[in-house]
Amino acid sequence: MFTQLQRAPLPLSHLKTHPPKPPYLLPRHSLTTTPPPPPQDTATLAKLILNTDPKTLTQTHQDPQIQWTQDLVNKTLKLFWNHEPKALHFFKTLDHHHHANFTHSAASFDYAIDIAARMHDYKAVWGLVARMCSRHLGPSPKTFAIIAERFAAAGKPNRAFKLFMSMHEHGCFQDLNSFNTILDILCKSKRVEMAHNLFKMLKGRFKADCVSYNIIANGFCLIKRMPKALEVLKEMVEKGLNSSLTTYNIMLKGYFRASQIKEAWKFFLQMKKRKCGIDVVTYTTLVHGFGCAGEIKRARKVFDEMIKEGVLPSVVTYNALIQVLCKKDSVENAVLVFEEMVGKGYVPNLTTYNVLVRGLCHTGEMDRALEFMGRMKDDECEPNDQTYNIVIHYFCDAGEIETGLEVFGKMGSGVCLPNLDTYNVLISAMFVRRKSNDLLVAGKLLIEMVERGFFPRKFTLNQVLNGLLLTGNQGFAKEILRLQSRCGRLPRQFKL
DNA sequence: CTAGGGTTAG
Repeated sequence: MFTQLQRAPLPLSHLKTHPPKPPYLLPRHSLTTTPPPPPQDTATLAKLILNTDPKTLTQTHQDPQIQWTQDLVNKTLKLFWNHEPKALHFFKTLDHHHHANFTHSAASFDYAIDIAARMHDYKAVWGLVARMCSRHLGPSPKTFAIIAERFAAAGKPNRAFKLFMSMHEHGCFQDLNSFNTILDILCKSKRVEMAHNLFKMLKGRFKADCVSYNIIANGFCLIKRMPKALEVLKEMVEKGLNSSLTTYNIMLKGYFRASQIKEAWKFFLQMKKRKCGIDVVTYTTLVHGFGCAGEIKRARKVFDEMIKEGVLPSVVTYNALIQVLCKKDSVENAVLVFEEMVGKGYVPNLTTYNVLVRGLCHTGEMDRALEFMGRMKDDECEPNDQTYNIVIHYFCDAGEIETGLEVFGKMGSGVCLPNLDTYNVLISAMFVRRKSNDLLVAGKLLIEMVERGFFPRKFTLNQVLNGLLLTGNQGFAKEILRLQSRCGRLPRQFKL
């Protein structure tokens, strides 16, 4: 079952180097003869669109100051990831009123389709697919993967499957790749039995390869059914297909997930014995697996061993170690490892910072959390909504509501916008001090979130309402009541 | 986006 595998030595891609991009990777406008437009400030743009009435958004699009490029449109769509109605409206108006020199890219269409599918607005999804088709931009297999994934996530795996079976009607033929993709989508949404049945039914037609088998085995690992995973792999070998290092790494991770630590270690020793070319993924799995099981010493031992064996840790390996140190050891040690990785020339990424910031917040070291948050820009990774939510959450928990609000204020002006969680965390924090002014703030936040297309839970709404009535803010409460009638009607009232 | 390693707040 074990085969000899050779891995190329790790390139130095983890080191702090920013090589110049080849010309074909630069944004389109830099290749044209016209001078490049002034750099667009996405944050300013976001504010503009957020605060613009949908009816006058057209004027924003036609503003000669803004040079729309496909890159800028994608960035803006990304920024509005949590503001689905705004994002779609932005996409559509720009599409209707486009200048002769601008059309959406296939990637933007895929993005818009993803957003519409996330809202369960399937009418919009198919409208976009049709428009994409008429522009000869797709739909591509990727487009179908996106829609299928949203179906699966919405608890409609059958529709995901049917979509796959009808792809050819949209000019996109099924092949082994798309077959593997649909299997993976079903497995990742924990519909492993269904994926397995589909696999058994169609493996002959699509000539299932070792990737297909790996996907199904991984699916059984995800639901902690290791015997089933082994069974699938046994069949693969019987079919004459070779298992690869990926196969073994899948199984190794599966044992840890199923809390079978002893079996995981035994399996790893087997891998070593059979010389199947243990790599950085194998070691990262071990570090994370042992760490999560509370075996910090063994996690560190593995980490030291990999370096001795000539396998360089990656940023992901460091992230795994830092995370488990935060959870099961001490934040102090996690910070030491962080400084060590930086000293070696690694560039921490968003996950590194989020893990560490969370760890620091958790032990109440808010100042240091903020300090690390400030360091993020130096490594070209801006804090994202998760980073902000963590910090805001812990400030509020610690009773430092003002600081929480202050951090929230920074969020709106940056390249990351508050999401539903942000509002929920802040609004619930407005009730702990029993100050009447806090309730006014809660009311304001509630109105703002609804204006931005988020839907407060009934509980939140009633909580704010009652609070305002009890503190004698009848007028404000009335305003909220008007909102309530709008919210009650239907979840996405900004339908386009 | 054809498969394996890191984030989601107790």
